[in-house]
Amino acid sequence: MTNIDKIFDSISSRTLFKNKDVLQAGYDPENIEFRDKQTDQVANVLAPALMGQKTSNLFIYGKTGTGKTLIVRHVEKNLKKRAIIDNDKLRIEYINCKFKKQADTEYRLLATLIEKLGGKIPATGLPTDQVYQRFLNVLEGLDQKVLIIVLDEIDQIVKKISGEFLYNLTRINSELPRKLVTIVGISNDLRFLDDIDPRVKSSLGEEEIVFPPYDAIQLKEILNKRANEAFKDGVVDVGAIAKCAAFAAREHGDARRALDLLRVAGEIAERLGDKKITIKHIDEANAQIEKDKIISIVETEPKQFQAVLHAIITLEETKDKLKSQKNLVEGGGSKIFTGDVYNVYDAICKKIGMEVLTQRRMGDIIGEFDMLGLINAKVVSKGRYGRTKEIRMNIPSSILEKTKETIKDSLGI
DNA sequence: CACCGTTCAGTTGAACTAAGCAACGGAATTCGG
DNA sequence: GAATTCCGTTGCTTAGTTCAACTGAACGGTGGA
Repeated sequence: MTNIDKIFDSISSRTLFKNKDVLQAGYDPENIEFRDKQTDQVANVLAPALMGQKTSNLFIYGKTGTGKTLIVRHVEKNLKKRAIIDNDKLRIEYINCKFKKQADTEYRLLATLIEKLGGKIPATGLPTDQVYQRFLNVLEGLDQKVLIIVLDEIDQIVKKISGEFLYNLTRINSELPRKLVTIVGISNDLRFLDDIDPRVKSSLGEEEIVFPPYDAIQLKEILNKRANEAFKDGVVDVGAIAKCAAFAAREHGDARRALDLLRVAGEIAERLGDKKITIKHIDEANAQIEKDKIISIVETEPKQFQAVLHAIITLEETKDKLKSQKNLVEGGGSKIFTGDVYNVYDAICKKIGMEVLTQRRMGDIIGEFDMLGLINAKVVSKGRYGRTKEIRMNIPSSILEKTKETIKDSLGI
């Protein structure tokens, strides 16, 4: 018997999972714990759609992993089920604004919307108001009378482009008397509606639902339940679940993270050939997830962005070196400023024969990294020595090396 | 010492440019009769 | 002569550039105690 056969043979006996899907991101459980009230609220608001009636626009707040998306999709699924029985009057489309190419301008948002509704739209070349017009046409041609548009992570686009387009969106109803369009906005940012046009605010936020974070006890219960379904009996250590919950509770009660943690821990334990999932695996999973997240962000970023990040990392490293060499007592150490980053970035670009962007543009890129949470950039005034952005690395040092490698590979240094 | 104008090094907003694309309309080509 | 293809023009988006106004506290000079 070959080695490979052995591996294949042992796979079934070795696996710890009973049903891994339960821990996967898209999984929709039968009943959702601790969210009955919110589920009812969402369902209540959207229910008139089944009768072909106008529903209020809905706005949902809550930190990541508090079940917003899950609940909306859950209600959506049930609505759809009913809608088919009741003669198909209803259509729901879900768009996650986080994905760059899907919706980072008004044009693209409308374009993806049109495509989802079965229309065709070129990637560029049309004026936005014409795209809007087409969107209305597609809408007009739709069989269903009621359309619910779910915009997940809506704060992301509004931050990028003004909230103007939301206003247009909320006005669709007056332009298409024969259709009923409802916007459901989902936002992680609790203060999001504060700095938005009051007109939009009032029409978009006709109904508001807040999702509070889960506390550690709730998380534990959720985890227990899912773990029972996902793993074979007695595989998960009691301490492991507690640890998982504790980790996630620290991250403002992020249940999705807790479930990810559990799943990855299971995968790690499986790979190591361990029979049980213990605290040790959870720790490892935590590091792994963090790493994967950052690496995948870095990988998908354009080359110019990578070069800038590389410059920042390089500076961070030399800064550390200086600090340990001199063995200075004062805390904080030397800071990284925009000008320094630009110099290093410039050198990198020239070295690999890449176009050098202007400092203006690089400033924006730094701003985007800040948004992504990879770095922390703060505008500080250094008095007579001008003002600049003070940049701090937000990537854990354990992952820094790997991140750098990734960028180097991608840039071909 | 307190006060105040100066100054620096970017920040930030707006206008602008180049590259890529779509739509439109007229010119050129094709084609069947 | 009609249909089809081709081509140039216009006008759009997007990413990035250029220009210029703006910023805010430390510096350093001044005057007053």
